[in-house]
Amino acid sequence: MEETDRAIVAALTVDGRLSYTDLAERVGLSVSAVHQRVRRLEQRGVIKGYAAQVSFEALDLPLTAFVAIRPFDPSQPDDAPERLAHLPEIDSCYSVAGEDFYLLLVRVAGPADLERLLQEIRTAANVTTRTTVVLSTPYEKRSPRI
Amino acid sequence: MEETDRAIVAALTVDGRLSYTDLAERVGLSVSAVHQRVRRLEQRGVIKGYAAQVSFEALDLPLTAFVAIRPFDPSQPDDAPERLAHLPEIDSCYSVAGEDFYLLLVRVAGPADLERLLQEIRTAANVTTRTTVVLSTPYEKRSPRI
DNA sequence: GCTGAAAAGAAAGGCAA
DNA sequence: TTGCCTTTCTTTTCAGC
Repeated sequence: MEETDRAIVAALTVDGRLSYTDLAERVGLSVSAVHQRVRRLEQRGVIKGYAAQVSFEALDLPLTAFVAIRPFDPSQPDDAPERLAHLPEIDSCYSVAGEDFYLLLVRVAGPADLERLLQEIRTAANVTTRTTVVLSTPYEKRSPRI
Repeated sequence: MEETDRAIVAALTVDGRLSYTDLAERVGLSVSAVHQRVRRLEQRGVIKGYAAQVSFEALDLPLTAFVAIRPFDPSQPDDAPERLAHLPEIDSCYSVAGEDFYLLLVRVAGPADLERLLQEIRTAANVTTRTTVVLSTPYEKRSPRI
């Protein structure tokens, strides 16, 4: 990717609501040129979308945890991600190398909700779980070097 | 949090660039009322900001990994997050319960970069690392139930 | 809290150079 | 790619309920 596009993407990962006028100033192009570039970045899928960043504490989801799962019966078809997709507490699902099959990032209101969620995960996907509770988050979702 | 605010936040986590006009329609309020509520949600820190969602593949960072770290010498002061904050490959840093001290989420271009990053992490924070490579990401950063 | 209106600003598109 | 122009939409503020 080219220099100017990188600058545009970098600016938008920090502030996704920057106006094209401000963007144009920062990257030293005209508004129409910047507008055109952003549209192309969106079409190419470099920019997948825009989202508000929320405080999970404010949303009453102060407990974050990682849940490593592996199938109870490894000979069964492995469709855990689909079987778990309906659970809104699951923020992310990663298929991983190593001893576990998947690593889930979950957000809940507290220990009781975590317990209930783990039971739902186990029965919905027929897996065993190993859970790591997050105590604090020094930083999260930082803008990548672009 | 109240019903209407939840609807507003939910809509903005899906599309952070929704206009106040569209938002107002969805939640059944006037544009100014919605505007006022969004401003308050931002001030209260419920909405922390807005960010473009980028494709890490398109940014030439196709390799994601989790790096669990623990201090080489547990009697030393534990300031790993600050010591590692300058590394742009680190997307997130979680302080965790369990055998490890921190769990890092990192994004790199490939195995060679991962190797170099791990060496930097070890020397910068005086820690040992245990790395889990992500093979695929069925889903990530889903909107929470609000 | 809310509404509605007015003014300012931005988006989106076309077009000539 | 720039610069300009036009139309439409959005943001922002403000008086008043």
